Amino acid sequence: MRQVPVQDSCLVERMRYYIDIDDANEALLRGLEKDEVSYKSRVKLHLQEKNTNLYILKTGWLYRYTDLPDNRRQVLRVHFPGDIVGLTDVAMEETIGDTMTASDVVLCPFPKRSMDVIFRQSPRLTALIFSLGMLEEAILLDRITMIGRSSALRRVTNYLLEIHSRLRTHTDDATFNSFEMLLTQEVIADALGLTNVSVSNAFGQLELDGKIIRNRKVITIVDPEKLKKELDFKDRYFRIDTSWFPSH
Amino acid sequence: MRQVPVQDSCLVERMRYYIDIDDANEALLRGLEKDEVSYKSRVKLHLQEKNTNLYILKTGWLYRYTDLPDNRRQVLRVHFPGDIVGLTDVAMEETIGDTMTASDVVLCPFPKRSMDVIFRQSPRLTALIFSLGMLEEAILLDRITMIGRSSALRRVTNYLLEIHSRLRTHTDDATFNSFEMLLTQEVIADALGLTNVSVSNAFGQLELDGKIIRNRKVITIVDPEKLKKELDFKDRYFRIDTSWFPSH
DNA sequence: CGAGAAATTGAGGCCAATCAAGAAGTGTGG
DNA sequence: CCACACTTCTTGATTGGCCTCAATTTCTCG
Repeated sequence: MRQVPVQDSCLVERMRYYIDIDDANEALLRGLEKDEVSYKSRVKLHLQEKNTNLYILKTGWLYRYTDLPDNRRQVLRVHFPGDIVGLTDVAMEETIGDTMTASDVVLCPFPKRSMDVIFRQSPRLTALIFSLGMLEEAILLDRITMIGRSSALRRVTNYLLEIHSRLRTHTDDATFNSFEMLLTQEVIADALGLTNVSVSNAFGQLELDGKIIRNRKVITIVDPEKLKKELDFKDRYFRIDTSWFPSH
Repeated sequence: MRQVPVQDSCLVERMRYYIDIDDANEALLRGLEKDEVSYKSRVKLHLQEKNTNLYILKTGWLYRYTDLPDNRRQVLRVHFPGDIVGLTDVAMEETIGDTMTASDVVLCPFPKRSMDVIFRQSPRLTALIFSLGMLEEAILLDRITMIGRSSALRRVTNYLLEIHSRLRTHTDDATFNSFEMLLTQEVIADALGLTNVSVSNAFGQLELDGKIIRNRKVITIVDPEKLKKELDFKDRYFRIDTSWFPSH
């Protein structure tokens, strides 16, 4: 993964993936991202307690989860670099779950109130942020289908494809098919409504079938396109409909 | 359920539940809702094929779903009167699933492109629509938790509470605790990743335990607040954080 | 190198799926 | 208003996949 110069905006980069951004809008976005906070791997973040901030995830992975009464846990969503963390919470008075880092991360906080600046000054950015929110929703819808109606093996396979697909919007390499898996099998299990045992078995099966190759934390999907066809996996995450966007 | 005069806007009514709306914004919203289309119960809607429209659900219930390869089905979300149908699809070039009516319904279509008019003219409505989208997302997050980590009985109970909670935003009666269930047990099953058999058993159990009373299609939750406490049900759907909203 | 975390492997049990048959409810046409 | 067909719901017996519990191995990182 290539090193991003400090003065580069992760958010701008992510958004340019989808639309053109003029100078005024770029300035607007850069204004959001001026602070930076770093955290170690596998720590709980208490940032959201007052729910007044949003965060842009600059580097690393993190996930949101809720603890359940019976000592279980449900992982709600995983975030990758360039994601806006906490969009859902904008609408709510309380946040929807706790946050934990899956690796060392760098976050850029900005106040919820900044959203209204964007809403007032740039219909175009508004449309994009709105669409990114809807895209996250589409991811959830797919996960519901995954969890509701598939075997453990299918859930895990689908999830790998989801991660593969989402990471691809952060790289220029169209042919990339391996990535470092920063989630433990237990986190994956908690995301898919399984146990670590089932996840381990599924990985073993996938390897046995020659669908993936594992080397330490690095997972290589042997033939992503073929696998997507087999599972009828809809690759929705790399493209949005910008045809209706306001021009500035 | 009280009869709404024809000239009333279902969307305006729904939005006034959350925020004040001035005359200019009301006119903006009413402009969206001028057409009306009616459909019979239990028919598939082919409206979304070109994915150029959004719809406001004026009366009745409908649901979105996807068919799976192995002849199963996953219900993704259910919509009640006042809901905006297809918000998620705004971001996508293709829609995320098919639509079926659960009862006779009346829909008000308006083109996707109208969204940009709102985005340009009213930051305040933009913030609200954005928040309503995020609210729908919160519903999905809760459903993921429901499906991922609960027994059949808990899933069904939680789902009844969700419906109860969501319907409450459409009525003035703070004490209402019964509603006509317009979904078949098979639809509920497909929403929760269960079979109709499990759903039937769960309903039977709930009745036996005195948690609900059934009379034809009408379900009465004996003590909603108590049940919510028991299940640690977070009632998120009746309130949003409007503190950061632009004033017009 | 050593301690703790993560992953693997195996045995046994349970919940919900599946299959199936019958009852109850719903809607339609005569 | 009733008869009939069809859908929906209920109930029971059997099966299977995933969970639970537990022991061991492998990995990670100070």
